[in-house]
Amino acid sequence: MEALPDTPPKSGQPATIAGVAARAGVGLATVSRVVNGHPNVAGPTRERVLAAILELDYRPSSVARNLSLRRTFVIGVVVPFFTSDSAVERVRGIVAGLEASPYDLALFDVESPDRRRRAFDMFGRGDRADGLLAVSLVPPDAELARLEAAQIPCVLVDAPHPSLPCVVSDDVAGGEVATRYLLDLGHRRIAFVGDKPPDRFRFRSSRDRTEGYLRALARAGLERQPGYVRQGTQSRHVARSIAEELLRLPEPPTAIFAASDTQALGVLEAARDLGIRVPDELSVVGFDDIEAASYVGLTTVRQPLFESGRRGAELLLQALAGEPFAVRTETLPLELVVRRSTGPRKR
Amino acid sequence: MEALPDTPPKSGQPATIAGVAARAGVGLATVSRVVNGHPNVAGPTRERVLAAILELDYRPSSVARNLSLRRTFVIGVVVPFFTSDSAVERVRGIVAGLEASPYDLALFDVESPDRRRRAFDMFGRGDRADGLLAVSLVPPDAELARLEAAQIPCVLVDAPHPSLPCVVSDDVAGGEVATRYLLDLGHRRIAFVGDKPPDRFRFRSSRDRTEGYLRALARAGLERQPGYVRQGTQSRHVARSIAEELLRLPEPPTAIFAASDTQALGVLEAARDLGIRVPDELSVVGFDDIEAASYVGLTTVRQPLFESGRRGAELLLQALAGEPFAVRTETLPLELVVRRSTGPRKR
DNA sequence: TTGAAAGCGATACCAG
DNA sequence: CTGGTATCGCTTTCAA
Repeated sequence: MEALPDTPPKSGQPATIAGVAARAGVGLATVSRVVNGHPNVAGPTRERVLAAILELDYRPSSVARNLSLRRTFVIGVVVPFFTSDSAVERVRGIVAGLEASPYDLALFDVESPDRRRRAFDMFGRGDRADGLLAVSLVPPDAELARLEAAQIPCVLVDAPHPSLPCVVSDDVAGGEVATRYLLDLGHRRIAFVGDKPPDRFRFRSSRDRTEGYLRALARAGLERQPGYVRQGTQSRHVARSIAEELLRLPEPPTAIFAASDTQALGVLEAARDLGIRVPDELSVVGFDDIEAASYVGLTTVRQPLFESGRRGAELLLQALAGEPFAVRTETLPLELVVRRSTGPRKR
Repeated sequence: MEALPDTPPKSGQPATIAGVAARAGVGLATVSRVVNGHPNVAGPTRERVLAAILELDYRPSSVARNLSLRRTFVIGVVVPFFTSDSAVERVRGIVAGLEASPYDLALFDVESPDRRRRAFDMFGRGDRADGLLAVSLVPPDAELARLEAAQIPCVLVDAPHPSLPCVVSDDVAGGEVATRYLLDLGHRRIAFVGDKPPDRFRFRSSRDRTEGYLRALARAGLERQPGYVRQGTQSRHVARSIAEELLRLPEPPTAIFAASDTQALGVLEAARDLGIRVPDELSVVGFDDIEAASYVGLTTVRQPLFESGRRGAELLLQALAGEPFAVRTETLPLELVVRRSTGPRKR
């Protein structure tokens, strides 16, 4: 194979299809055919065009191409990216899922409702991306209507929606499993540390986990103890101070279930600060199974974060390939991973 | 302010500038002027156009706009994204730096030389992005030449280059500081756990930190001990097994300096597995100060990861704004953060 | 202040 | 097989 020149032959503006055509002494259309691998081009002609392309270091303008084709070959990913480690892991999965495809990825970080609006606004035109992947947030119907009008397929990861394909895990069940495990260990005073209530479009998962927690308690015939359900942000530090309050209660919990591993780390930290031994005096369960969890020996509910992203990408790719768009919710399995942060109630 | 309709009025294709013009009974150019806020449009005319825009739920096609303007308003970020936590943190900084700008961000993940080539290839055309930010890797000259020809400004974060603006930290100095600290604590048998040698384009930092380590030893008049400098991948697990070997040596080190916090965590884990107490029997120093470091009490060399990204974005934005492109290397400060993983040599 | 028309750089249909 | 040419949707002279 011929090596590309180390440096573009001419400076100045990049070569266009017209330049190549002129150079090769053929028409525009022929160059286009060669570039796109169409069959109907005579051998020698093709050779000449190829040579011209090489000499001019020509590469097609993707913008022009997009305008003409009405496709962009990019997939937009809208995600509250910097809020949590789990989002990063999901994006990793998405990248992996897109790896072998011709699609590139445009990341759009969404931290506020305003940013979210902007995101769907820009993708809603249909000329920014061919498809959309929304992570951990559900687009408002007004924005969905626009996507639909623009014929942009959209799949949700870690968020539910009745009329879109979704990849989720059963957070309610996860919360219940974690809590029941604690109950089985003999714990009765079990507290919960989660996120603030969702602001209409995201972080529904924490709420669902709370529900699972409450359900498990109810099934065990336990009353919900006032003051045992606390809410803060995703940050470790906030979770830590919440946990400190909890542990200083006249009747402190003997176990704490946190809605995420990040928050569980904050709980562990609080325990350490207060000289409370884990798991002897306090059991802690997290959620997600992020990297740090295995390191510190945190018992947690593992969620296939990476896989959720990969699968979401896969579904979108199928839709883009024209396969029937199955509007259904796929629920990925959860798994309780028992490590060193939990043990039987001792007092 | 008039509320946007909840749902686009007509289904079918999105409105174009021609549609708006027709609807408002004006020429294309006038609509364009209104959209772009040009001054020379009569009040009533503007009103009519605005009304038409609202009714049709018109929004300009960015592709067409790009083609015409020859700008994309996107900034490409090329980064070995999923290799390390530190890369994520840098990207966070970049996003923050771009927040207030009109630029969007296209992320391109690069894990292999091949992917890297593809990345620079696609951005090299100049129609994908207006500017480029490369993190932790230095683009080969052939690719740089193309960027230059296409007039795409490029700034490097965490990578050095003589002819590009760069934001780096002094890894050699950092390695030296860490090692000297260990020496000052009385340690003499100090091992190093780092990355494999860089593959010509990235991960230079680990090598530089090694150099700092060796320099500190040399300045202290210590011989480099064979078998004390080990290399693996960025992963915690690999670092752990390397550390285990080290600690099983007939003459094991009393301190280990790891080229990253992730690797340092692996070292701590190895110590724990072998029942070696930290810091009493083994001191450990990392590099980066990632989130988990403070959690586990790891002594480390803090690097302003977030800030490096933010600053890189700032420099690029300046270049894009036409300000003189200062080709110089900015070195961000490092800081030794002492926590619980280090202590005086006891034996 | 406004409109007509010429690009921007491809694709693809339609003749030849 | 191959070459014109219309088209994609917008910006921007250039005249009116």
